[in-house]
Amino acid sequence: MNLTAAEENYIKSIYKLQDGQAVVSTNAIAYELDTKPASVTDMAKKLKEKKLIDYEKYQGISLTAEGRRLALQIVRRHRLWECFLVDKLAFSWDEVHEIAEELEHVRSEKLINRLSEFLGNPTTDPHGDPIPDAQGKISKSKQLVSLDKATARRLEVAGVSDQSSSLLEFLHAKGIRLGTQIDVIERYEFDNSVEIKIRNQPAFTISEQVSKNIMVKTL
Amino acid sequence: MNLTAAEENYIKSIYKLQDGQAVVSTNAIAYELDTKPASVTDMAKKLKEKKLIDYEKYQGISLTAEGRRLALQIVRRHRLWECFLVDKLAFSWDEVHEIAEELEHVRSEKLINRLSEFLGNPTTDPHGDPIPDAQGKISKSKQLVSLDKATARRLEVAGVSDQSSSLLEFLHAKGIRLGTQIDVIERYEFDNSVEIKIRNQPAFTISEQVSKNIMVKTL
DNA sequence: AATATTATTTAGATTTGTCTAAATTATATT
DNA sequence: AATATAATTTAGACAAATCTAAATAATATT
Repeated sequence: MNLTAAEENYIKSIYKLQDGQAVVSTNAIAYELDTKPASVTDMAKKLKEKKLIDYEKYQGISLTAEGRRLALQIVRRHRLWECFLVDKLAFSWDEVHEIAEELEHVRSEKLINRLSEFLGNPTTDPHGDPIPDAQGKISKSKQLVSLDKATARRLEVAGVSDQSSSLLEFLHAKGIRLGTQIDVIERYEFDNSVEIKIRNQPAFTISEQVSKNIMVKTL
Repeated sequence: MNLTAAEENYIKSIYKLQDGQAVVSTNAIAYELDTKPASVTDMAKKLKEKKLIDYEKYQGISLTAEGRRLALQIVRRHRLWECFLVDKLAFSWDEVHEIAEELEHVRSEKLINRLSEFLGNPTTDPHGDPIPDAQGKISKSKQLVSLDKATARRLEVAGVSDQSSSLLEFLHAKGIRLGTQIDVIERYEFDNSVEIKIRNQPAFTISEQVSKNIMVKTL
Protein backbone atom coordinates (compact mmCIF):
# COMPACT_ATOMS: atom_id res chain seq x y z
CA MET A 1 0.00 0.00 0.00
CA ASN A 2 1.71 3.16 -1.19
CA LEU A 3 0.51 6.40 0.33
CA THR A 4 1.20 9.99 -0.63
CA ALA A 5 2.44 12.36 2.06
CA ALA A 6 -1.04 13.92 2.20
CA GLU A 7 -2.70 10.56 2.73
CA GLU A 8 -0.18 9.71 5.42
CA ASN A 9 -0.95 12.94 7.23
CA TYR A 10 -4.66 12.18 7.23
CA ILE A 11 -4.12 8.63 8.48
CA LYS A 12 -1.86 9.88 11.22
CA SER A 13 -4.34 12.56 12.32
CA ILE A 14 -7.22 10.13 12.38
CA TYR A 15 -5.12 7.77 14.47
CA LYS A 16 -4.24 10.56 16.92
CA LEU A 17 -7.82 11.76 17.24
CA GLN A 18 -9.48 8.38 17.39
CA ASP A 19 -7.86 6.99 20.55
CA GLY A 20 -10.80 5.57 22.47
CA GLN A 21 -13.42 7.46 20.47
CA ALA A 22 -15.46 5.28 18.12
CA VAL A 23 -15.27 7.74 15.24
CA VAL A 24 -13.60 11.03 14.42
CA SER A 25 -15.47 13.98 12.97
CA THR A 26 -14.71 15.72 9.71
CA ASN A 27 -14.29 19.01 11.52
CA ALA A 28 -11.84 17.64 14.07
CA ILE A 29 -9.60 16.34 11.29
CA ALA A 30 -9.83 19.60 9.39
CA TYR A 31 -8.80 21.51 12.51
CA GLU A 32 -5.97 19.12 13.28
CA LEU A 33 -4.56 19.34 9.76
CA ASP A 34 -5.28 23.04 9.42
CA THR A 35 -7.38 22.49 6.33
CA LYS A 36 -11.05 22.78 5.38
CA PRO A 37 -13.80 20.26 6.17
CA ALA A 38 -14.59 19.95 2.46
CA SER A 39 -11.05 18.75 1.83
CA VAL A 40 -11.44 16.16 4.55
CA THR A 41 -14.58 14.81 2.92
CA ASP A 42 -12.73 14.57 -0.39
CA MET A 43 -9.88 12.66 1.16
CA ALA A 44 -12.23 10.45 3.19
CA LYS A 45 -13.64 9.12 -0.05
CA LYS A 46 -10.18 8.25 -1.32
CA LEU A 47 -9.11 6.57 1.89
CA LYS A 48 -12.32 4.59 2.03
CA GLU A 49 -11.68 3.45 -1.53
CA LYS A 50 -8.28 2.21 -0.37
CA LYS A 51 -9.91 0.45 2.58
CA LEU A 52 -7.89 2.39 5.14
CA ILE A 53 -10.89 3.94 6.88
CA ASP A 54 -14.52 3.11 7.53
CA TYR A 55 -16.62 6.03 6.42
CA GLU A 56 -20.28 6.63 5.74
CA LYS A 57 -21.63 10.07 4.94
CA TYR A 58 -22.29 12.12 8.08
CA GLN A 59 -21.32 9.16 10.28
CA GLY A 60 -17.72 10.03 11.10
CA ILE A 61 -14.45 8.31 10.27
CA SER A 62 -12.50 5.47 11.85
CA LEU A 63 -9.42 3.53 10.81
CA THR A 64 -9.65 -0.02 9.53
CA ALA A 65 -7.15 -2.57 10.83
CA GLU A 66 -4.97 -1.86 7.79
CA GLY A 67 -5.26 1.89 8.35
CA ARG A 68 -4.23 1.47 11.94
CA ARG A 69 -1.26 -0.64 10.90
CA LEU A 70 -0.08 2.08 8.55
CA ALA A 71 -0.73 4.80 11.13
CA LEU A 72 1.52 3.01 13.58
CA GLN A 73 4.28 2.86 10.99
CA ILE A 74 4.02 6.59 10.43
CA VAL A 75 3.97 7.33 14.15
CA ARG A 76 6.99 5.08 14.55
CA ARG A 77 8.90 6.98 11.89
CA HIS A 78 7.96 10.35 13.31
CA ARG A 79 8.98 9.52 16.85
CA LEU A 80 12.22 7.82 15.90
CA TRP A 81 13.27 10.88 13.92
CA GLU A 82 12.41 13.06 16.91
CA CYS A 83 14.71 10.89 19.02
CA PHE A 84 17.44 11.24 16.45
CA LEU A 85 17.14 15.00 16.32
CA VAL A 86 17.22 15.38 20.08
CA ASP A 87 19.71 12.65 21.02
CA LYS A 88 22.16 12.93 18.14
CA LEU A 89 21.79 16.42 16.73
CA ALA A 90 21.16 18.23 20.02
CA PHE A 91 17.86 19.80 19.08
CA SER A 92 15.56 20.74 21.96
CA TRP A 93 12.31 18.83 22.29
CA ASP A 94 10.20 21.74 21.14
CA GLU A 95 12.04 22.28 17.84
CA VAL A 96 11.80 18.78 16.46
CA HIS A 97 8.17 18.34 15.54
CA GLU A 98 8.18 20.28 12.27
CA ILE A 99 11.30 18.63 10.97
CA ALA A 100 10.13 15.15 11.98
CA GLU A 101 6.89 15.97 10.20
CA GLU A 102 8.85 15.95 6.95
CA LEU A 103 11.29 13.17 7.72
CA GLU A 104 8.46 10.80 8.63
CA HIS A 105 7.37 10.62 5.00
CA VAL A 106 10.58 9.02 3.80
CA ARG A 107 9.38 5.48 3.30
CA SER A 108 12.03 2.83 3.73
CA GLU A 109 11.59 0.06 6.27
CA LYS A 110 15.26 -0.68 6.20
CA LEU A 111 16.07 2.93 6.97
CA ILE A 112 13.70 3.08 9.91
CA ASN A 113 14.78 -0.20 11.40
CA ARG A 114 18.44 0.75 11.13
CA LEU A 115 17.71 4.14 12.61
CA SER A 116 15.92 2.52 15.53
CA GLU A 117 18.87 0.23 16.11
CA PHE A 118 21.30 3.14 15.85
CA LEU A 119 19.33 4.96 18.53
CA GLY A 120 19.31 1.89 20.79
CA ASN A 121 15.71 0.93 20.00
CA PRO A 122 14.14 3.65 22.15
CA THR A 123 10.58 3.03 23.39
CA THR A 124 9.55 6.63 23.99
CA ASP A 125 10.19 9.84 22.10
CA PRO A 126 11.45 13.11 23.62
CA HIS A 127 7.89 14.13 24.55
CA GLY A 128 7.31 10.90 26.44
CA ASP A 129 5.11 9.34 23.79
CA PRO A 130 5.62 5.64 23.14
CA ILE A 131 7.27 4.44 19.92
CA PRO A 132 5.62 1.49 18.16
CA ASP A 133 8.04 -1.34 17.41
CA ALA A 134 8.65 -2.74 13.93
CA GLN A 135 5.61 -5.00 14.36
CA GLY A 136 3.39 -2.08 15.31
CA LYS A 137 3.22 -2.90 19.00
CA ILE A 138 2.89 0.20 21.11
CA SER A 139 2.70 0.63 24.87
CA LYS A 140 -0.08 2.62 26.51
CA SER A 141 -0.15 6.28 25.72
CA LYS A 142 0.91 8.91 28.17
CA GLN A 143 -1.19 9.42 31.27
CA LEU A 144 -3.11 12.59 31.77
CA VAL A 145 -1.76 15.82 33.23
CA SER A 146 -3.60 18.84 34.49
CA LEU A 147 -3.69 21.76 32.09
CA ASP A 148 -1.54 23.94 34.33
CA LYS A 149 1.31 21.44 34.09
CA ALA A 150 1.00 20.49 30.45
CA THR A 151 3.82 21.59 28.15
CA ALA A 152 2.46 20.97 24.68
CA ARG A 153 0.68 23.62 22.68
CA ARG A 154 -2.21 21.55 21.41
CA LEU A 155 -4.09 19.48 23.95
CA GLU A 156 -7.24 17.46 24.22
CA VAL A 157 -9.48 17.63 27.25
CA ALA A 158 -9.62 14.14 28.72
CA GLY A 159 -11.33 14.72 32.08
CA VAL A 160 -11.86 17.00 35.04
CA SER A 161 -10.55 16.27 38.50
CA ASP A 162 -13.13 18.45 40.26
CA GLN A 163 -16.67 17.39 39.51
CA SER A 164 -18.34 20.42 41.12
CA SER A 165 -21.24 21.65 39.09
CA SER A 166 -19.85 25.16 39.16
CA LEU A 167 -16.75 24.03 37.27
CA LEU A 168 -18.72 21.92 34.85
CA GLU A 169 -21.06 24.82 34.26
CA PHE A 170 -18.16 27.10 33.55
CA LEU A 171 -16.64 24.62 31.16
CA HIS A 172 -19.93 24.10 29.43
CA ALA A 173 -20.38 27.84 29.00
CA LYS A 174 -16.93 28.10 27.47
CA GLY A 175 -17.58 25.21 25.14
CA ILE A 176 -15.07 22.94 26.80
CA ARG A 177 -16.05 19.30 27.01
CA LEU A 178 -14.47 15.87 26.84
CA GLY A 179 -12.54 15.55 23.63
CA THR A 180 -12.40 19.27 22.98
CA GLN A 181 -9.10 20.28 21.43
CA ILE A 182 -7.50 23.40 22.78
CA ASP A 183 -4.45 25.41 21.85
CA VAL A 184 -2.45 27.07 24.56
CA ILE A 185 -1.76 30.60 23.38
CA GLU A 186 0.04 32.00 26.39
CA ARG A 187 0.79 31.27 30.04
CA TYR A 188 0.96 34.24 32.38
CA GLU A 189 3.36 33.75 35.24
CA PHE A 190 2.03 36.39 37.60
CA ASP A 191 -1.20 34.53 38.28
CA ASN A 192 -0.62 31.25 36.42
CA SER A 193 -3.57 31.96 34.20
CA VAL A 194 -3.63 30.39 30.77
CA GLU A 195 -4.84 31.87 27.54
CA ILE A 196 -6.40 29.20 25.37
CA LYS A 197 -8.21 28.94 22.08
CA ILE A 198 -10.84 26.51 20.90
CA ARG A 199 -11.49 25.73 17.27
CA ASN A 200 -13.24 28.68 15.67
CA GLN A 201 -13.73 30.78 18.76
CA PRO A 202 -11.68 33.74 19.93
CA ALA A 203 -9.06 33.06 22.58
CA PHE A 204 -9.91 33.50 26.26
CA THR A 205 -8.12 33.19 29.56
CA ILE A 206 -8.78 30.76 32.38
CA SER A 207 -7.58 30.98 35.96
CA GLU A 208 -5.15 28.69 37.68
CA GLN A 209 -7.97 27.09 39.72
CA VAL A 210 -9.69 26.04 36.56
CA SER A 211 -6.59 24.91 34.71
CA LYS A 212 -5.53 22.77 37.66
CA ASN A 213 -8.76 20.84 37.34
CA ILE A 214 -8.80 20.24 33.64
CA MET A 215 -7.03 17.01 32.76
CA VAL A 216 -5.53 16.93 29.31
CA LYS A 217 -3.44 14.76 27.08
CA THR A 218 -1.20 15.80 24.24
CA LEU A 219 -2.41 14.95 20.79
CA MET B 1 13.13 31.03 -2.38
CA ASN B 2 10.90 28.06 -1.61
CA LEU B 3 11.05 25.22 -4.06
CA THR B 4 8.87 22.17 -4.45
CA ALA B 5 10.53 18.76 -4.53
CA ALA B 6 9.96 18.64 -8.29
CA GLU B 7 11.64 22.00 -8.82
CA GLU B 8 14.56 20.91 -6.66
CA ASN B 9 15.01 17.80 -8.75
CA TYR B 10 15.14 19.83 -11.93
CA ILE B 11 17.62 22.30 -10.49
CA LYS B 12 19.81 19.46 -9.28
CA SER B 13 19.74 17.70 -12.65
CA ILE B 14 20.57 20.84 -14.53
CA TYR B 15 23.47 21.44 -12.18
CA LYS B 16 24.74 17.90 -12.69
CA LEU B 17 24.45 18.06 -16.46
CA GLN B 18 25.77 21.56 -16.93
CA ASP B 19 29.27 21.12 -15.50
CA GLY B 20 31.45 22.81 -18.12
CA GLN B 21 28.78 22.78 -20.81
CA ALA B 22 27.31 26.18 -21.59
CA VAL B 23 23.74 24.95 -21.72
CA VAL B 24 21.84 21.74 -21.12
CA SER B 25 19.32 20.34 -23.58
CA THR B 26 15.69 19.64 -22.86
CA ASN B 27 16.17 16.02 -23.85
CA ALA B 28 19.14 15.47 -21.57
CA ILE B 29 17.17 16.69 -18.59
CA ALA B 30 14.18 14.56 -19.53
CA TYR B 31 16.41 11.51 -19.76
CA GLU B 32 18.12 12.29 -16.48
CA LEU B 33 14.85 12.73 -14.63
CA ASP B 34 13.14 9.87 -16.45
CA THR B 35 10.39 12.15 -17.67
CA LYS B 36 9.22 13.54 -21.01
CA PRO B 37 10.74 16.51 -22.87
CA ALA B 38 7.38 18.26 -22.84
CA SER B 39 7.41 18.23 -19.06
CA VAL B 40 10.87 19.74 -19.06
CA THR B 41 9.71 22.59 -21.26
CA ASP B 42 6.82 23.23 -18.88
CA MET B 43 9.10 23.32 -15.87
CA ALA B 44 11.70 25.43 -17.70
CA LYS B 45 9.12 28.18 -18.02
CA LYS B 46 8.42 28.08 -14.30
CA LEU B 47 12.07 28.08 -13.31
CA LYS B 48 12.77 30.94 -15.68
CA GLU B 49 9.91 32.84 -14.08
CA LYS B 50 11.60 32.29 -10.72
CA LYS B 51 14.92 33.46 -12.18
CA LEU B 52 16.68 30.20 -11.38
CA ILE B 53 17.58 29.39 -14.97
CA ASP B 54 18.33 31.22 -18.18
CA TYR B 55 16.13 29.83 -20.90
CA GLU B 56 15.11 30.86 -24.38
CA LYS B 57 13.03 28.64 -26.60
CA TYR B 58 15.16 26.07 -28.44
CA GLN B 59 18.33 27.56 -26.95
CA GLY B 60 18.93 25.24 -24.05
CA ILE B 61 18.96 25.79 -20.30
CA SER B 62 21.56 27.01 -17.83
CA LEU B 63 21.46 27.91 -14.15
CA THR B 64 21.56 31.50 -12.98
CA ALA B 65 23.78 32.36 -10.04
CA GLU B 66 20.80 31.95 -7.73
CA GLY B 67 19.92 28.61 -9.32
CA ARG B 68 23.46 27.41 -8.82
CA ARG B 69 23.39 28.50 -5.21
CA LEU B 70 20.26 26.46 -4.60
CA ALA B 71 21.63 23.50 -6.54
CA LEU B 72 24.65 23.42 -4.28
CA GLN B 73 22.42 23.39 -1.22
CA ILE B 74 20.52 20.43 -2.57
CA VAL B 75 23.70 18.57 -3.49
CA ARG B 76 25.02 19.27 -0.02
CA ARG B 77 21.94 17.80 1.59
CA HIS B 78 21.97 14.75 -0.63
CA ARG B 79 25.61 13.94 -0.02
CA LEU B 80 25.48 14.53 3.71
CA TRP B 81 22.55 12.13 4.02
CA GLU B 82 24.50 9.59 2.00
CA CYS B 83 27.33 9.91 4.48
CA PHE B 84 24.93 9.44 7.34
CA LEU B 85 23.42 6.33 5.84
CA VAL B 86 26.78 4.73 5.15
CA ASP B 87 28.76 5.88 8.19
CA LYS B 88 26.08 5.67 10.87
CA LEU B 89 23.46 3.24 9.62
CA ALA B 90 25.83 0.82 7.88
CA PHE B 91 24.25 0.97 4.46
CA SER B 92 26.47 0.06 1.52
CA TRP B 93 27.34 2.81 -0.92
CA ASP B 94 25.12 1.44 -3.66
CA GLU B 95 21.94 1.38 -1.55
CA VAL B 96 21.94 4.96 -0.40
CA HIS B 97 21.10 6.97 -3.47
CA GLU B 98 17.36 6.38 -3.53
CA ILE B 99 16.89 7.09 0.14
CA ALA B 100 19.06 10.21 0.03
CA GLU B 101 16.98 11.28 -2.95
CA GLU B 102 14.04 11.64 -0.56
CA LEU B 103 15.88 12.92 2.48
CA GLU B 104 17.48 15.71 0.48
CA HIS B 105 14.13 17.46 0.14
CA VAL B 106 13.74 18.06 3.86
CA ARG B 107 14.52 21.75 3.98
CA SER B 108 16.02 22.94 7.24
CA GLU B 109 19.36 24.67 7.32
CA LYS B 110 19.74 23.98 10.98
CA LEU B 111 19.14 20.29 10.42
CA ILE B 112 21.71 20.06 7.66
CA ASN B 113 24.35 22.03 9.49
CA ARG B 114 23.90 19.95 12.62
CA LEU B 115 24.00 16.78 10.57
CA SER B 116 27.24 17.88 8.97
CA GLU B 117 28.73 18.59 12.35
CA PHE B 118 27.52 15.25 13.70
CA LEU B 119 29.26 13.51 10.81
CA GLY B 120 32.48 15.44 11.40
CA ASN B 121 31.97 17.87 8.52
CA PRO B 122 32.90 15.39 5.80
CA THR B 123 34.14 16.81 2.48
CA THR B 124 33.32 13.88 0.23
CA ASP B 125 30.42 11.46 0.10
CA PRO B 126 30.67 7.64 -0.05
CA HIS B 127 31.03 7.77 -3.86
CA GLY B 128 33.93 10.18 -3.66
CA ASP B 129 31.97 13.21 -4.75
CA PRO B 130 32.75 16.45 -2.94
CA ILE B 131 30.26 17.95 -0.47
CA PRO B 132 29.64 21.71 -0.73
CA ASP B 133 30.08 23.53 2.56
CA ALA B 134 27.41 25.66 4.19
CA GLN B 135 28.52 28.61 2.05
CA GLY B 136 28.23 26.58 -1.15
CA LYS B 137 31.95 26.13 -1.66
CA ILE B 138 32.76 22.85 -3.34
CA SER B 139 36.09 21.33 -4.29
CA LYS B 140 36.75 20.11 -7.80
CA SER B 141 34.67 17.19 -8.93
CA LYS B 142 36.06 13.70 -9.14
CA GLN B 143 38.68 12.98 -11.72
CA LEU B 144 37.89 10.72 -14.62
CA VAL B 145 38.07 6.95 -14.63
CA SER B 146 38.05 4.57 -17.53
CA LEU B 147 34.73 2.89 -18.19
CA ASP B 148 36.07 -0.54 -17.28
CA LYS B 149 36.86 0.65 -13.77
CA ALA B 150 33.83 2.81 -13.15
CA THR B 151 31.40 1.59 -10.52
CA ALA B 152 28.35 3.78 -11.01
CA ARG B 153 25.47 2.81 -13.23
CA ARG B 154 24.98 6.09 -15.01
CA LEU B 155 28.01 7.74 -16.49
CA GLU B 156 28.94 10.55 -18.80
CA VAL B 157 31.61 10.23 -21.42
CA ALA B 158 34.26 12.81 -20.64
CA GLY B 159 37.09 11.82 -22.95
CA VAL B 160 39.00 9.05 -24.67
CA SER B 161 42.53 8.04 -23.78
CA ASP B 162 43.28 6.52 -27.17
CA GLN B 163 42.87 9.00 -29.99
CA SER B 164 43.18 6.46 -32.82
CA SER B 165 40.75 7.15 -35.59
CA SER B 166 39.54 3.57 -35.48
CA LEU B 167 38.31 4.04 -31.93
CA LEU B 168 36.79 7.41 -32.66
CA GLU B 169 35.11 5.96 -35.71
CA PHE B 170 33.70 3.14 -33.65
CA LEU B 171 32.43 5.53 -31.02
CA HIS B 172 30.89 7.77 -33.63
CA ALA B 173 29.11 4.84 -35.22
CA LYS B 174 27.71 3.83 -31.87
CA GLY B 175 26.59 7.35 -31.12
CA ILE B 176 29.04 7.84 -28.29
CA ARG B 177 30.56 11.28 -28.02
CA LEU B 178 31.72 13.72 -25.41
CA GLY B 179 28.93 14.37 -22.98
CA THR B 180 26.94 11.30 -23.97
CA GLN B 181 25.24 9.74 -21.00
CA ILE B 182 25.39 5.99 -20.77
CA ASP B 183 23.86 3.42 -18.46
CA VAL B 184 25.84 0.33 -17.57
CA ILE B 185 23.43 -2.57 -17.91
CA GLU B 186 25.76 -5.47 -17.18
CA ARG B 187 29.44 -6.32 -16.84
CA TYR B 188 30.52 -9.76 -18.06
CA GLU B 189 33.42 -11.19 -16.12
CA PHE B 190 34.61 -13.79 -18.62
CA ASP B 191 35.83 -11.19 -21.12
CA ASN B 192 35.31 -7.94 -19.20
CA SER B 193 32.91 -6.72 -21.81
CA VAL B 194 30.30 -4.18 -20.78
CA GLU B 195 26.73 -3.94 -21.90
CA ILE B 196 25.66 -0.31 -22.07
CA LYS B 197 22.66 1.68 -23.16
CA ILE B 198 22.38 5.16 -24.60
CA ARG B 199 19.29 7.31 -24.35
CA ASN B 200 16.64 5.92 -26.69
CA GLN B 201 18.72 3.25 -28.35
CA PRO B 202 18.77 -0.49 -27.63
CA ALA B 203 21.55 -1.77 -25.39
CA PHE B 204 24.77 -3.04 -26.93
CA THR B 205 28.01 -4.55 -25.72
CA ILE B 206 31.50 -3.14 -25.98
CA SER B 207 34.78 -4.97 -25.50
CA GLU B 208 37.32 -4.46 -22.75
CA GLN B 209 39.70 -2.72 -25.18
CA VAL B 210 37.12 -0.12 -25.92
CA SER B 211 35.91 0.35 -22.35
CA LYS B 212 39.48 0.82 -21.14
CA ASN B 213 39.80 3.79 -23.45
CA ILE B 214 36.59 5.57 -22.69
CA MET B 215 37.02 8.01 -19.84
CA VAL B 216 33.90 8.68 -17.84
CA LYS B 217 32.71 10.51 -14.82
CA THR B 218 29.74 9.74 -12.63
CA LEU B 219 26.81 12.07 -12.91
C1' DA C 1 19.53 23.46 -51.21
C1' DA C 2 16.13 20.11 -50.39
C1' DT C 3 14.89 16.57 -47.50
C1' DA C 4 15.00 13.65 -43.59
C1' DT C 5 15.70 13.26 -38.87
C1' DT C 6 15.87 14.77 -34.34
C1' DA C 7 14.81 18.05 -30.75
C1' DT C 8 11.68 21.04 -28.83
C1' DT C 9 7.46 23.28 -28.00
C1' DT C 10 2.40 23.83 -27.91
C1' DA C 11 -2.26 22.44 -27.06
C1' DG C 12 -5.17 20.05 -24.54
C1' DA C 13 -5.99 16.47 -21.05
C1' DT C 14 -5.29 14.09 -16.46
C1' DT C 15 -4.36 13.41 -11.46
C1' DT C 16 -3.83 14.99 -6.79
C1' DG C 17 -4.96 17.90 -3.35
C1' DT C 18 -6.94 21.79 -2.31
C1' DC C 19 -10.47 25.64 -2.06
C1' DT C 20 -15.20 28.53 -1.82
C1' DA C 21 -19.96 28.84 -1.87
C1' DA C 22 -24.16 26.64 -1.73
C1' DA C 23 -26.93 22.75 -0.36
C1' DT C 24 -27.98 19.25 2.78
C1' DT C 25 -28.15 16.70 7.14
C1' DA C 26 -27.65 16.37 12.06
C1' DT C 27 -28.00 18.34 16.54
C1' DA C 28 -29.48 21.64 19.99
C1' DT C 29 -32.82 24.88 21.74
C1' DT C 30 -36.99 26.76 22.48
C1' DA D 1 -42.30 19.59 17.07
C1' DA D 2 -40.51 23.57 14.92
C1' DT D 3 -36.70 26.27 14.39
C1' DA D 4 -32.00 27.71 14.79
C1' DT D 5 -27.31 26.41 14.70
C1' DA D 6 -23.58 23.57 13.59
C1' DA D 7 -21.48 19.97 10.87
C1' DT D 8 -20.95 17.88 6.65
C1' DT D 9 -21.23 17.19 1.83
C1' DT D 10 -21.62 18.54 -3.09
C1' DA D 11 -20.56 21.17 -7.09
C1' DG D 12 -17.50 23.51 -9.49
C1' DA D 13 -13.00 25.73 -9.65
C1' DC D 14 -7.87 26.02 -9.35
C1' DA D 15 -2.69 25.10 -9.19
C1' DA D 16 1.08 21.84 -9.71
C1' DA D 17 3.10 18.41 -12.24
C1' DT D 18 2.68 15.47 -15.46
C1' DC D 19 1.30 13.21 -20.03
C1' DT D 20 0.15 12.34 -25.36
C1' DA D 21 -0.23 13.84 -29.90
C1' DA D 22 0.50 17.28 -33.10
C1' DA D 23 3.09 21.25 -34.67
C1' DT D 24 7.27 23.64 -35.25
C1' DA D 25 12.27 24.50 -35.26
C1' DA D 26 16.98 23.01 -35.56
C1' DT D 27 20.35 19.91 -37.29
C1' DA D 28 22.18 16.38 -40.30
C1' DT D 29 22.36 14.05 -44.71
C1' DT D 30 22.09 13.49 -49.33
